[in-house]
Amino acid sequence: MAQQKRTEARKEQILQAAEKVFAAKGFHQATVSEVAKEAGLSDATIYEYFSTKEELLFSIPLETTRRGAEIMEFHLGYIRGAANKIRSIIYHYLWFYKNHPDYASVALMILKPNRGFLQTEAYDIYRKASGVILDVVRDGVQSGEFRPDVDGHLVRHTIMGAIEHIVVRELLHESGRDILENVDPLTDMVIGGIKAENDLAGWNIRVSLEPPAGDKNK
Amino acid sequence: MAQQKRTEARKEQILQAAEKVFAAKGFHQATVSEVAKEAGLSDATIYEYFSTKEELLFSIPLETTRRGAEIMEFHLGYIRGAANKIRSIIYHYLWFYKNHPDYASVALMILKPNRGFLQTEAYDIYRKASGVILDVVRDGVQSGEFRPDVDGHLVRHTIMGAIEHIVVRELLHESGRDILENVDPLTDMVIGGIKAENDLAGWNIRVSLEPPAGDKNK
Amino acid sequence: MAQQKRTEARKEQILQAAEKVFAAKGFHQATVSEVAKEAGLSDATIYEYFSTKEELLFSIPLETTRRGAEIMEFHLGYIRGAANKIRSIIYHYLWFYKNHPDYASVALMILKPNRGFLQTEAYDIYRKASGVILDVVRDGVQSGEFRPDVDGHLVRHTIMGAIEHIVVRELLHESGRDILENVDPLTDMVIGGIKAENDLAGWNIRVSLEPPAGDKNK
Amino acid sequence: MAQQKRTEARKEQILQAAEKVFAAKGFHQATVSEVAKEAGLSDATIYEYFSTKEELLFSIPLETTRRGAEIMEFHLGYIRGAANKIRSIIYHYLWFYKNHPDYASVALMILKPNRGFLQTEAYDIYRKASGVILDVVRDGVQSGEFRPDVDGHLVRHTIMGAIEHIVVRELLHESGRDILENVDPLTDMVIGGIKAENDLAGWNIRVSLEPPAGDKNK
DNA sequence: AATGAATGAGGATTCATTCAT
DNA sequence: AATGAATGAATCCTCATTCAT
Repeated sequence: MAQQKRTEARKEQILQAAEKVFAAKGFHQATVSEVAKEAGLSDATIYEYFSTKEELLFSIPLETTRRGAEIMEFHLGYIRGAANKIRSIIYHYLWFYKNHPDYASVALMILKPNRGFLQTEAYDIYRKASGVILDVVRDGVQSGEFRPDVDGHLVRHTIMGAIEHIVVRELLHESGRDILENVDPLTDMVIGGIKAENDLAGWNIRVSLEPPAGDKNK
Repeated sequence: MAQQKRTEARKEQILQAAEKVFAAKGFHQATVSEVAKEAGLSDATIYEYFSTKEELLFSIPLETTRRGAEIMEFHLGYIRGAANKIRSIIYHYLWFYKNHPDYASVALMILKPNRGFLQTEAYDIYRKASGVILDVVRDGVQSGEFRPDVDGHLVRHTIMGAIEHIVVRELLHESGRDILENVDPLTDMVIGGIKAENDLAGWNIRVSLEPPAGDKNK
Repeated sequence: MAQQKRTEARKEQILQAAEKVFAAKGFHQATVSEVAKEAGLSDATIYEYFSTKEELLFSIPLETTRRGAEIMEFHLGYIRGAANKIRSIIYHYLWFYKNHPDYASVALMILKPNRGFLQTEAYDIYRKASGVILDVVRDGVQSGEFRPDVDGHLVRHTIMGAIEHIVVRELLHESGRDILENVDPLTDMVIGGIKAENDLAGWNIRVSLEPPAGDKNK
Repeated sequence: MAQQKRTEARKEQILQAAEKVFAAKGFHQATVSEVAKEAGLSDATIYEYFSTKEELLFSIPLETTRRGAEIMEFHLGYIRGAANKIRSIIYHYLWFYKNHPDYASVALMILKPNRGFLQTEAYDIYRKASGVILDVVRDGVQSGEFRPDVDGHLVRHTIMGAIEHIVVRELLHESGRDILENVDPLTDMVIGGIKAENDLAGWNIRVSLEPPAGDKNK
């Protein structure tokens, strides 16, 4: 029991070190020795807890991803309306990546392009988490908040793609801009692209237009 | 002159091989020997044309990216209207990645997460090409087609992010779906998110509504 | 005293495990961990009883060899005649190796080709045991049973060499044959090779031969 | 063609070095670096010619064994009579091992106890070479030179066992004795153990004995 | 222009062994 | 007496790269 805890703590310690080192140098450029040094342990000790450098890599996102997913779900429970939930999701990811830059580096720049990652439990969690978007879109469509022909998968691609693009760009360029500034514009754009035009579908509409009095560009 | 041509041809031959091999195995997993074998040359010959493995990698996208950018620009010249241009850009990228899967693999899964790539000429071309989106958005805003507060950079992030997300997913999962099916939905979503609510700003609008003949649930 | 016994028992337990593991995998291929697991103990405990892996190895044959030598000597006491004793020795070794295959593996395939083994107490016992052959040959020569020019060391080489060759072959090939079948043929061959042709040495011999009545080829 | 030769020469060079180093330190104690140094090459070059340390080991005896077998067969062609051939075989092995002590070390102390060696081409050659004993015994039995019940396999075990025992002992103890001194005694013992008691079966024999004049031992 | 041959540099991994508890 | 945890030391092997021909 105490053993259990100790082992977990040590694993966590190693994972932290690995996350940091991998984020800074990339997976292949980083050496197990560097991770060990960062963790204040010997090389061999790393192998007591992870049988392989790759296993170490794949273990990094597990806990963090799980925790992130929990947080998001927790917050979503408080929020009404599909559009609001979309905003919350966007906010969550940008906020989370912003506050876990090493995790972001590892996840987006090392793991995502790694085929082996697909067979990973962490990938499952990631999928499930971003799958929330599918649910929200479905609900939004059902409630009439969104257009009936909206494709949830495409929405997911768009949101996650935009977020990840933004985050990766920031990681690489370190512009110093606050990526959270993108939350509202991105939300607006996405919602604008999928919301039902009005509630009047099916009504006949007659519109009469009259020219404005003078110049009235805004 | 003939020398020149010969050299270029050989370089091209090597780059094709490298693109194929790197796409299949990843950069670090692939060896120079494998590239040489694929090209039907000896290892040493590779180094006659490229001074390091990394230079070889960074040289892969150059020509292809340039060509792709040219094609896109060429087509855009024929197209009127910011929204239409957006669609054309989306179409172009998806079509291009679809038809150059090895290039897509290398570009999206190897080069993009590689810090060194940023200092590359190919990256410049890529930036310039996707920069067209900025111009189109600016024009669209000016013409009133898009909302005045639209952020071109965000639009670029969103479009490129969505496209790359879609392409990467297909590369990794090989679902067999035609990624071009996403062109219109994505276009609609993006345009929906940024277009001016109407072109009638400043006009007075009077609307009369009548219930439809039959069913009128929303 | 009880302590003493307990310690001895534990040592024996470890040695049994080591013999089994080393026999199965070879000395270098086997790890201390495997021995520990086989013994149901932890790695560290092994080192409470044996200070190095090699000491563990060299300790394996001690008891068994001693016991084997005792048994042989015991039986030899009951046997009359050098030739009979030779047979008894051959029988003993083949029987002993047959019934202790792990010991045979360790002794013949690991220890014998190991230079360090020569400095070992177990090696002393082994030498002394097989040294009995020297005594028997000497006695046989003295009694006239064997030719006066017989070299005891060569007889020992031959007997032990033949036995070990037979045993190793069986260990490696696992033919399933009963190696004890070799006892009599081997004895006959060896005895045939060293026994005095007759007791008439020194007499002049005149021999007159007459062809047999009928067939006389060969 | 010249390439071929060069490659072969280099392989031979490496094998010589490996034989020497392995003989001196044993297989596991020896490192590839040591072999490389002994060969005057770099570690990596070793791997250009042998893909694995073990392959290197198993390649050592190939040529030498083949050559040894050829020599033996060549000489046997000149020799008449099964007994004489037996002597020739014994002489050959002892002579060969005496003059190739490193080969002897590797063959008898490293390869023989190595299970993997059994799957080796060199082992095949070894088996075939020592298989000559079977043929000779068969011929000797047919010609009446040997007893009809002689078991060729046992003879082989005995001869090879004795030889290897003698050689190993000399390798380990370096007594400085000439192992070739064992040729005749060993031959006599073996032949004495298997030869037909006389060629006179069927003849009538009359023997008259007279006491010797002085000392006339044979 | 092309390459066979050689290698330096490095890196993941293993395992016997130690020691505080 | 027993062991969980930690590690130092070592070694095989890979591969990008060089260079004489």
